[in-house]
Amino acid sequence: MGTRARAGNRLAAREALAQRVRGWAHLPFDPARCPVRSVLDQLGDKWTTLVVLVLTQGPHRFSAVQRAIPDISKRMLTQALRDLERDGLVARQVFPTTPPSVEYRLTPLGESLLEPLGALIAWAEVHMAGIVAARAGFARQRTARPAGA
Amino acid sequence: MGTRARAGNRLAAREALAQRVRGWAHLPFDPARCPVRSVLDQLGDKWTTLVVLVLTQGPHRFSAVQRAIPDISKRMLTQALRDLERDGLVARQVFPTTPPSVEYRLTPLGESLLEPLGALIAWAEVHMAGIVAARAGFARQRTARPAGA
DNA sequence: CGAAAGAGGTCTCACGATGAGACTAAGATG
DNA sequence: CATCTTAGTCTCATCGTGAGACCTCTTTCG
Repeated sequence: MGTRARAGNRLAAREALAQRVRGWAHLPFDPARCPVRSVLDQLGDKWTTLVVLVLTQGPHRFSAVQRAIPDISKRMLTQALRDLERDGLVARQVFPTTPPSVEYRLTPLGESLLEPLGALIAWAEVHMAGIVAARAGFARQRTARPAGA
Repeated sequence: MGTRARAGNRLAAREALAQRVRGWAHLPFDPARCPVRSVLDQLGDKWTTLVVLVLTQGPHRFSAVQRAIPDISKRMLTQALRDLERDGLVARQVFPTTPPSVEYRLTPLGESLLEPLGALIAWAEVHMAGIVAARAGFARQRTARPAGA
């Protein structure tokens, strides 16, 4: 695929999104029923996505996930896993050993999320430098301004 | 592109993500410095993404954005716009009229986000039905269980 | 025998973020 | 002179979040 074709794809993707958004205008505005909000709220849960990323590495037990994300509390981890289970993205399997052990793994639905999620993460890594630069510039503006004008 | 090739791409995308995650293992675990968290926290802000979606429709004034997202408060809208501006995704232009008017538009960086964001939204719309079904099943399980066992 | 550990949670409490809504400036309009 | 406009900011009550104690059951160690 040449540069020209790729640029075309990018434009097409943008226009497709814009049209999609335009299509929503007809719908009654009901935040609770909006799939996009549903999904983004979930991913924005600060932890859910991290958990999904850990599970890309294969099934994990509760404590293994916690080790992989040191700064999550048990409470939040439980909740993130429950939410993912509720939405059918993660499967929970209990082994009746003592002490009991529980294994979490991505379902096919959960795995299907990896594709768009990967795109987003790739974007984040590529553009991180630009964002950091923008932040620095913004901070400079803000600190320089108050005295002036 | 045939079905087979597309399936291959999907697998490749998943494996690529898994490898990317594996690569992070070497890094010192520093949540504050993680681009992925940075970006996802931002998008998960509940409002930021919605604002970006509104701006796909072209430049908007403050109040126009608010009309497009009725259930956002001024405070939160201001914050979302400021964050986006800070990160260089949105440009803010003030017209010194009275009363003043301010226009917000996506920057090229902001537009570059539309591609992966579009992928995520497409995923959300496609799989929403599955998620709703999973939720219903989960609720049934939970309500049925307490009496039993 | 008693103590501690280890898994997977739940519960409580304090704190920070969030939303509602009043308030501001500065001019145009009735 | 009162009122309307836009784009915010400010305060306060509420809500969600995170930290960490506590729980159950059994095995293992001293």
